[in-house]
Amino acid sequence: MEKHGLRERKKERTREALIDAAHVLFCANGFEATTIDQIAEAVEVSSRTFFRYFTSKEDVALSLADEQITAVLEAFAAQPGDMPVLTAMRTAAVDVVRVYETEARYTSLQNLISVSPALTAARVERGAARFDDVVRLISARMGVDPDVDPRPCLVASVALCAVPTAVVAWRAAGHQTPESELTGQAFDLLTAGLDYPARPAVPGEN
Amino acid sequence: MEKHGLRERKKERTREALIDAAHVLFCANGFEATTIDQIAEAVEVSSRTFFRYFTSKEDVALSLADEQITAVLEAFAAQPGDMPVLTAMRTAAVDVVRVYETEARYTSLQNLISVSPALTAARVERGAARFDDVVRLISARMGVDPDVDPRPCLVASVALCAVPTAVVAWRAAGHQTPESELTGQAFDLLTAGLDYPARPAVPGEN
DNA sequence: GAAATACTGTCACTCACTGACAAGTGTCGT
DNA sequence: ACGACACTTGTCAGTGAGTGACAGTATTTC
Repeated sequence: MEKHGLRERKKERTREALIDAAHVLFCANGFEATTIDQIAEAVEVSSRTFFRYFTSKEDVALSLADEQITAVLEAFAAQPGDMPVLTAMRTAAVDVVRVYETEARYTSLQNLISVSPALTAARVERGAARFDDVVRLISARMGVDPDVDPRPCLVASVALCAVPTAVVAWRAAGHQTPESELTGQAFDLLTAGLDYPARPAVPGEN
Repeated sequence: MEKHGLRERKKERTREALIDAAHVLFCANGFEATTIDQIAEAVEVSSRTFFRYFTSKEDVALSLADEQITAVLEAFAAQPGDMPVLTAMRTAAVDVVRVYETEARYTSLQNLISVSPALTAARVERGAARFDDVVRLISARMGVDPDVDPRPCLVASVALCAVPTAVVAWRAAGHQTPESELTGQAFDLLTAGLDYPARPAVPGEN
């Protein structure tokens, strides 16, 4: 993967340093309150250089989340070919999250995302950028043409958008359950269908 | 609802004028290429005043979408009490969209959103802002406590996030079907569960 | 009609982000 | 070892979004 030599190593180092510094500052002062200048200063580069490594403030915050999506997609593609789509996606997502959630960096990033609307939106946007890839993978597994069959699209939107949103909401509601378990639970509920009955007609109980 | 008199009327007029002018400019030049100054100039107010009516450029673009969400939630609450959640949500969403999609303003806004990542993200963000309300409505209908039962949260994330995303994707893929129909289709598929089987083992066909 | 209240414009400012150019540093052939 | 070349970086200048403060003008209320 790497080209060769010193130059590449230096670049990789400043890139990592920027991610680190940004992460520390975000955690200390919050995402919106941190400026690009502060991040650049902490690494002793110009703010112009920051933008040569990352396209935006969101970009540096979400670089980890990007890796994660890539990992999930790889794991999904690696599932046995006869496994139903959502089950395969569930397995892939849960396996990957189980690994990531052991990293402190990852969990604090999740907190950051859940308290910053700007980051939440950016995360969804990045998911959307992968939308076409995901649809391709899913329709390949289902053996259908995504231009005709709308189901791959729906599954993709649920996996990229609804599940993360629900997981964040559960955590915000105070659930201490590990994220991998919440993710699994979300997929399980989706598998079974969502049309839950209304309040039972028998009153007086609770 | 209204207070009284001239001042209120004037405010309402400039607000509408800003929305109109913004919409025209967005359609003509695109969302990102349009500046606040241009919008303000078209209405002959200062750009400072623009920000007294709208908190951001996205805000003015999505004011219609906001109304729509409100309308869907009202319709949802008005569904018969014994109707299952997703069915009720489906009915509410389809009914409301059916009304909105007759307005030219609305359909062109949908186009705007689907071609601008910034607007797409902002739309999701606005949906997320209503998340708690939606969860409350859903758990009330189900007669469960959202702090204990995760299902209302999941249903909310699907309705606010997955369905719109899927609908936009289908339209982008070239489907000319009216949006109300696509919305209905999305809910139908969700009702039945999403764990579609993998490609059938019988090869040589297709 | 005058005082309290609300709306608006101007000004000055911060911050995210970009293009252009010049200077510094790494790489490679000889 | 040395120079041609490619790549990276800092500086500078500029745009556009968004905000706080203050002063002037219009509306309401009494």
